[in-house]
Amino acid sequence: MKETLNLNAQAVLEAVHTAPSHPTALQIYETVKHTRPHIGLATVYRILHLLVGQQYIKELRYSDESCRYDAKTARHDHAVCMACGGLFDLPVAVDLPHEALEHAAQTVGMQLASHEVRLYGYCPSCQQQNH
Amino acid sequence: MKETLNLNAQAVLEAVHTAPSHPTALQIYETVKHTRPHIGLATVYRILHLLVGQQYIKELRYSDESCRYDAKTARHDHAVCMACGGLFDLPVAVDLPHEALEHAAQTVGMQLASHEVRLYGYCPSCQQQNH
DNA sequence: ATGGGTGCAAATCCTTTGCATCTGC
DNA sequence: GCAGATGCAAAGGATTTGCACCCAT
Repeated sequence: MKETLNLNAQAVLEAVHTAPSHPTALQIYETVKHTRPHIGLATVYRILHLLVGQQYIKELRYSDESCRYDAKTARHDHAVCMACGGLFDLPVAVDLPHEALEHAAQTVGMQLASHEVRLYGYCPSCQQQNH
Repeated sequence: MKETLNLNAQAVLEAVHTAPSHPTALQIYETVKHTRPHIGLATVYRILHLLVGQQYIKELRYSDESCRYDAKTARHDHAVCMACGGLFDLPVAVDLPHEALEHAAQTVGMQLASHEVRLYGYCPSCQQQNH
């Protein structure tokens, strides 16, 4: 299914994997330029779409900022800070009975493929600031 | 807490409420122009932010399209069609034990305020097309 | 020589902002 | 007359596209 990636694509994929959290296209571009100085931002975008299409990575969208990318393709949940907008991976899945999901999906006739839980609240550093 | 809304703001709020699903700013603008022909798109955006800030409505972001608005401010869950990108409100909340949420929130030190479940799958009409 | 991949710049889309004007008080 | 709201047009930021070029086949 997955085809071989050329050098640019490998560099982009590695940048997503090594990024501290969920990088934007621009951050990825800056990182990739270290190893591939000639690469253009448009190419980074083209490769990101390719990688998403082939399920190497996932695309994330939240708050009003730009699109972010996630190297963790396995199903997992997120927490969003309502103060700083930060997005955090939850290390453990929220325990959710499968029947409850199926039941909810059936109410709108949806054929269920996956799901995600998003927690909203205040992250540790934002809690301190407003103590 | 909530202040009185002027005529433009009332028209925008009503447009969000009467829209079939989750309208974009542009769709709201088109609707509002029927009753307030002089209104500008910038004003619609300004009012939408105001209404979000005062919790009259909620802002939604998903897929790669533009921002959408939701008249339903009470907590509820959504289903996203992976084929057509459609977003559907779930009429019933996904049954999720509160302890599970709190536990998940604690793993990242987050002070929990709210949450949302997102189901991903295929909506009825998209199921038919790919039968 | 051919085709896919690429860099660059221009274009596009959504959203925000600057500013002069208008409105109600 | 003032403060806040507004319309318009221009600016801004993220992403996409057009196109000529380059490289490996």
